[in-house]
Amino acid sequence: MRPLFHPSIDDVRLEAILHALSDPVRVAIFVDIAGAPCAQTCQAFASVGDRAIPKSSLSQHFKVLREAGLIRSERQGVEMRNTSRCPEIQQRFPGLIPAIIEAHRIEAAAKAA
Amino acid sequence: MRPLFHPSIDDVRLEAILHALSDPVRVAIFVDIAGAPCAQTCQAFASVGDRAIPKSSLSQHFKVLREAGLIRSERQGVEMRNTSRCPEIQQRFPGLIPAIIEAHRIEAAAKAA
DNA sequence: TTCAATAGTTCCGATTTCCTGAACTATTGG
DNA sequence: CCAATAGTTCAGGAAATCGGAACTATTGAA
Repeated sequence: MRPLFHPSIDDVRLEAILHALSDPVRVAIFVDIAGAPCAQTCQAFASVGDRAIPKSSLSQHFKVLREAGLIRSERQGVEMRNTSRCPEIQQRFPGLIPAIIEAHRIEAAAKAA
Repeated sequence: MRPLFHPSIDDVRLEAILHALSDPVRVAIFVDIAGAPCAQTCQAFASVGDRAIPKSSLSQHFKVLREAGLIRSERQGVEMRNTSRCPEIQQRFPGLIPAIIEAHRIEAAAKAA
C-alpha cells in the first residue's frame, strides 16, 4: 500500500478545494471533521445522512479531500485518524473555509425547516 | 432554442456553486464578470489566458454558471449580456463569493510571481 | 424580402472521470 | 497463526465533459 500523499500547503489549489467540496458526501464529511474536537475515522462516515456509502467510495472520497489539502490522514493502529487542515488553509486562503462551512450550515438549516 | 433557465435565488445550491467554480475556465470567466463594471458577452472569453475555448464549450460553461445561479444572461440583439448575481448570492451565502474571488486573486498573484 | 454575418445553442461521438463490488494490504487481539 | 477490523487498489460499467459540425436567432445591408 503506497504511503498517503498530503500536498504541502503552498501546493494547495483553489480548484482542488472547490472540486472536493462540490460533492454532497465530501462536504458533509469535511464539515464534520472540521467541526469535531478530535480526529475522525473513515468508517465513522459509513453512512452520511441516511445514505450508506460503500467503503471503496468512502476511501476515494477521503483521498480527494486529502489530496486537495483539506484533511490530514494518519494511520493509528488499525484505523485512520482524519483531521482538518483548516488553520493552514486559513493562512493561505483567508476566510474561504469558514465561508463554505457557513454556507453549508445555512443550507442544512433551510432544508431542515 | 429553449429559453435560458435561471434558478430563483432560494434554489441556488452551494454544491452547484462550488462545482461551477471548480473549473479553471469557469472561475476565470466568473471572476471577470463579477469584477466588470458592465455586462460581458460570451465571446469576450473566446480565449481565457492564452488558451482558446471552442464556442460549444464556452456555451456549456456559461450554462453551468447560469444554472448554478452565479450569473444572469440576457439576449441583447445578436449577443448575450452576462452579469453576476453577486448581490443576491451575498444575501443567501454571506461572504462566500468574496472569499472565493479573493482566493482566486491570491493564487493568480502567486503564479505571476 | 432576401442574404450574409455574427453570436450562441444543440447534437452527438470520443474521451475522461466517477462509482462500487471484489480482491487485496495492514494492524491488532486472542 | 488466525480471525476480525479498517482501509486501499483494481477493473468494469455508468455518468459527466469536450469539441466539431450543424442549427437557431438577430441584425444590417442590398
